[in-house]
Amino acid sequence: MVADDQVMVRAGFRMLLAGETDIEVVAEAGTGAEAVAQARRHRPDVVLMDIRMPVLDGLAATQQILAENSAARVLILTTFDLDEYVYEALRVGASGFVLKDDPVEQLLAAIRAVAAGDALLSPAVTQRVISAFARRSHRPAPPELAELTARELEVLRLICRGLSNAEIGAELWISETTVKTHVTHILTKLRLRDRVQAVVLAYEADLF
Amino acid sequence: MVADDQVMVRAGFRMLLAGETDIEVVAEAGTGAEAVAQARRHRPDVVLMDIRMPVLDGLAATQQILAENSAARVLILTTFDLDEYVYEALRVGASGFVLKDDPVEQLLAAIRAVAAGDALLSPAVTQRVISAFARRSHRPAPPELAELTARELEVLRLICRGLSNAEIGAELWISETTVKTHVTHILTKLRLRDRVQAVVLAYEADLF
DNA sequence: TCTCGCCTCCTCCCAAAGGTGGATCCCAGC
DNA sequence: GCTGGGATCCACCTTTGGGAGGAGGCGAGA
Repeated sequence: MVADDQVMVRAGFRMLLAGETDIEVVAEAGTGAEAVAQARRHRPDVVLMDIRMPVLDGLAATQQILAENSAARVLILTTFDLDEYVYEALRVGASGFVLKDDPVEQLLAAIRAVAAGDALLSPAVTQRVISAFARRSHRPAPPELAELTARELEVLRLICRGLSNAEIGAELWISETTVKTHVTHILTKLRLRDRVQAVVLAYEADLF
Repeated sequence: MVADDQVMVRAGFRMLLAGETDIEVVAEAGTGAEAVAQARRHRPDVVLMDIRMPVLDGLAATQQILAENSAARVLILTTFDLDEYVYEALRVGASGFVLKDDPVEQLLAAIRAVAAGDALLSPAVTQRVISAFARRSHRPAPPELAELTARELEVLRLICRGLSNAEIGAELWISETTVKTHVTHILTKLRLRDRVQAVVLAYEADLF
């Protein structure tokens, strides 16, 4: 299915895909709302979705379509490669991202890839996602963390869920005094002042 | 440059790439250590790097090569598509990831893409990265956050850096009592008990 | 056997955090 | 001119958190 607000663009895609024997355009839509309705009726395998569309934008439409038919695969089409679009699109569940000025083979490869259950991003987009991903994954865990005992890590985990010492004690079936001992040891080993800093460190190091 | 511990595989790649006029194999390596040395001597634009290699594995070699020549682009080659490999490879700075049983055009496209400064992942790999990425990015921000005033957000930011009320006061040039007032308002609006829970919420909502 | 690390619990003490109930000032909107 | 919200500050109080120091039990390893 092709969803784009410009008739010419839709016609272009239809022509383009008509040459492929394994691809059939079963529906078109000019607005996000229409896309949702058409997807409900025709249940397409793959939706080519423009982001900029009237009534309901491509992202909201994507979210809606996937909510109704989780087997559908949505390929986002856009002229721009703005970051927010990329992240937001992946967040709502799009399977891929193709720029309108990518070569045609790229588009066809993407359609076939997502139809097969894979995913495909335009190289330029991949670059962005990778660097964002690498940035997020790259959290040098402070070596002091290794010094914590199993019990201390357990206490730290509960601290990071916002529990008080008394609540942690109840959770672990030990006295609040013991919890305080563990907390003291945790703070000493990690060279921190209070539990707040412990929570910050844990999140920064991507624990839990 | 081709780095793979199996001679036959290297020969295969060399043959494969010989047919492409815009690609030239300038060096080969059979171990990670050799790859680092060869990269230092020949400074290739793109390195095809096997992960499983003796002496130094592909990931360590990648890290080393990029440390010495940040302009180089490394394409990871592997038979398996194990998750740890993917994430670790992206973390050490690889530009792409190609499975050995991907079609040849995929490999060529990947080489040209990374040489041009883009990035390319095999569709199957992209699927993994996207879902991991979407999972990480999917943090529904609680609507109560919108109720916070600018000053309160500012205080919350400092709380999330592990500062005490007195330190926050010093930072913002206001008295500690004022900070306490802001904190009380923050906790009331967000329906939380203490600053620890505020830090947890802020990190979960991906603020700051 | 003895020691050492870990877990458990205690008391005493003080600082920090948070709640309550005020107050003043300023500014924007009615 | 009045009102309301935000920012600033105060005093008073209770609860929680964290440090110091000590002590007993238990299991693994020298």
